[in-house]
Amino acid sequence: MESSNAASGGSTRREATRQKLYEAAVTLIAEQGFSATTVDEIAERAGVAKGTVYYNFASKSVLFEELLRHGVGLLTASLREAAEKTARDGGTKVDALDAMVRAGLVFIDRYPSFTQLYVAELWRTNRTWQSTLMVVRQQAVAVVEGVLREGVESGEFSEEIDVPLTAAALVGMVLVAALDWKSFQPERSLDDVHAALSRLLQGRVSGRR
Amino acid sequence: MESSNAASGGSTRREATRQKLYEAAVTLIAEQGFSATTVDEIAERAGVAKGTVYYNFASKSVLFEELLRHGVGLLTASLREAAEKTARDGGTKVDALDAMVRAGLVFIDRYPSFTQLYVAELWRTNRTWQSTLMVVRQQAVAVVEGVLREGVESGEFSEEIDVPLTAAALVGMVLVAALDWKSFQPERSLDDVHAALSRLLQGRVSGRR
DNA sequence: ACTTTTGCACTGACCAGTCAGTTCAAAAGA
DNA sequence: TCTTTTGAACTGACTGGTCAGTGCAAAAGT
Repeated sequence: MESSNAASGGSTRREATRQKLYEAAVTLIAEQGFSATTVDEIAERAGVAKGTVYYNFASKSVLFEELLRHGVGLLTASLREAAEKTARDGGTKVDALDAMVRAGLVFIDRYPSFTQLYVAELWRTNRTWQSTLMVVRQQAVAVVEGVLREGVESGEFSEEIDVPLTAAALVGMVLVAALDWKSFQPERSLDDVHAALSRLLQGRVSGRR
Repeated sequence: MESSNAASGGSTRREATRQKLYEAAVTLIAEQGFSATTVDEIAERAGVAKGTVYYNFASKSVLFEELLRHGVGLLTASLREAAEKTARDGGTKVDALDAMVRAGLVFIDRYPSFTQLYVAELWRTNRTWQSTLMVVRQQAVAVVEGVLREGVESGEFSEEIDVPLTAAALVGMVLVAALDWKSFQPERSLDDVHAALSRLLQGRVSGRR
């Protein structure tokens, strides 16, 4: 095949179809789960024929795996950029963490379905796409771990913090707060949610005022 | 007839069968998801015939819903007890939160599959058991919110904290950290994990030493 | 004592429907 | 011309749910 699909974008007809299929699949799978979502549904939602799905993807699972890679790629890039920008601007590591919290919220705000689907699948075992999921998870968490480690090295963070566990806890904090926000209080603003999480992140919960 | 159905617990044959079905279903659904898990599998794992499943539960969904209620009931009781004990012992609200974090970890340590399954389903929409899930979620989160609110009233916590959102974030912190622990570093001790989360909870991340 | 009845709990073969994946000739793009 | 999409028919495996029947222990009958 090797279609003339150049570097970045993806402007071929095929790429557009794949994008439509991603979008259809992501919402359906987020709502119903992978197994409960049929290929017929995905095709219908995307406005293409079933045969097209199989022309573009080897199987339902492969479509899903590529969707995962695609989505987490976006998130990771966004987190990395937030951290780097803070560094360039001479911010502290706490500032970097805070910027990443915001980047995470922005991502979830834009792609709530993807987030939902990702969380639902992440801790499952014995699934064919398990390895894909692991790789992709590590990419995202590594960005947070990196900032924490740098903070420890520079003395900004205590040497006693447990980097991987703290990173997981921070990710969880943002993830669950954001999903709750989207699910149960969708009218609230991103800034509002961000402010609440910042407070928690900086330990400004205890103590009056 | 009036079967000699004893008083409290569940010593009848039926209750024992239901328990076996819960246990079989919880691990299978945690691993594979609801739709990907067949009733035949559940029956086989529980060591009963398929018909028995339908003798005890109206449908696969009903089995799942009752399982959810059962599990979250255990969690809620445990959280409440942790908070109350701290209060009796004259601890602060931060102590109560910390005790609840531990209670959460103990629960997840004991029932990792249930936790997994719960997280995977919580933010889905358009599912038949959605309402059950909401009720059950509220029960658990309410305990955390209660402690936060009391802390605000007593002046221990800032009046500016966003109670529902902070509660969600705290739950997320524990949930994700614990699932990561169980999935990727199962050899670590509960105390170890608890210590790391305590540090984060009390804002002792920043600052050396 | 011992026979019969009752009905709960359970069984497992069976059925009707569903779904992933295939095939392919023809149409639409580019 | 060469690539991509269409759309409908088809297959074969699998699944939720059903149901007539079994086993058995306690209750009733004698």
